Amino acid sequence: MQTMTYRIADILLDWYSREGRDLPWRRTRDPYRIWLSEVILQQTRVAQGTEYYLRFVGRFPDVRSLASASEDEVLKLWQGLGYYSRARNLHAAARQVVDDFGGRFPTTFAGVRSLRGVGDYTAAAVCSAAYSLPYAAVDGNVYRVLSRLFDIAEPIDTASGRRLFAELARSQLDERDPGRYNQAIMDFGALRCTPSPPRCGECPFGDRCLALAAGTVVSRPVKQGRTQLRDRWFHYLHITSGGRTLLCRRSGRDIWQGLYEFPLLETPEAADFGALLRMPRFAELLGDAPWRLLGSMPVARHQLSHQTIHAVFHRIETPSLTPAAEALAVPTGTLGDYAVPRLIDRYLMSCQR
DNA sequence: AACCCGGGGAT
DNA sequence: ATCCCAGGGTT
Repeated sequence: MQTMTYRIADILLDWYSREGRDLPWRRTRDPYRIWLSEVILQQTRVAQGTEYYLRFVGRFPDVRSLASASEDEVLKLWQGLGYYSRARNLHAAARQVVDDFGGRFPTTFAGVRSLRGVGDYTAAAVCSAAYSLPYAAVDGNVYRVLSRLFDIAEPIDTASGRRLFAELARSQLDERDPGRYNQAIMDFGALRCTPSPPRCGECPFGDRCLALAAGTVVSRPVKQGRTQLRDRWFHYLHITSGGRTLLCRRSGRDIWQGLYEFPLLETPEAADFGALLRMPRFAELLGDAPWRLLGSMPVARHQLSHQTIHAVFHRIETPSLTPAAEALAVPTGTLGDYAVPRLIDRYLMSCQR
């Protein structure tokens, strides 16, 4: 008698054949669509990203159509998904494909990896799924699954930890079907080997999971982590004059780059309207015109992963615009054409009622 | 290496 | 409230 021992890959692939998900981007080998799905799903749940994927594929069926769009249109389609640099990089990468690769999506790891917004994970995911190239994709799911199966206490968010897990992931890859293997281990992490509570009772690995044997499942993976929140106080001036509204495009190295918002006065701490009156930007926008404050609406704190935004919207009507304000005025009816942060979108929704 | 970049869902 | 999500770029 001899007991069969299966490779981890075999167990994952067997589980995947029974319980894997049927997702739109798994029904194609088109590298463009696979890349698009991977960028959308960076730090984003499948449930949230799927409708954006379908929306993008519908509007931009190939890389050339995406490359020839305006950045504003891409951002508008991306509105609400967060991490907007992904959208800007997506657009830039599409232009790279047209300019540097003659419109044909790159077919090597180095080529895919050279695209804006494509790191080691995304390049591996695309190359394995589209071209069956033997690269192991290491995402949050893979860190969790491997750290548990091997009961690894090394933190995943250090350079040496990432190297360790990259090497381990490589050693487990099934080179006969790398794309399917990568999807299998990620689905397993997303559906069975979940953060908490993990479903160890119905796990195909049973006592082959070292963390289960050691009782350390819930504390894997280990992260150094250091999350420090920053508080910010935003005062938005919702200024209208006739049928026009003032709108600014965010720039610089800050949140929401490329998105639109009302003129913003930021203060280092909570401030009342009187404090705003003394700010130079206020006079620049409203000058001596007989403006009227129609009301102020504080917003429940808006929580980002690293910042807490305390926002107040000040509704102001003025009969005339200063030169500085004139440059920002857009017809009020076109507000819906601009990509705006969720915070602004919610405020606009509340105004329509 | 440390920090920055969103929004939503689950616990 | 806290954590996490098919991560990547910048400094």
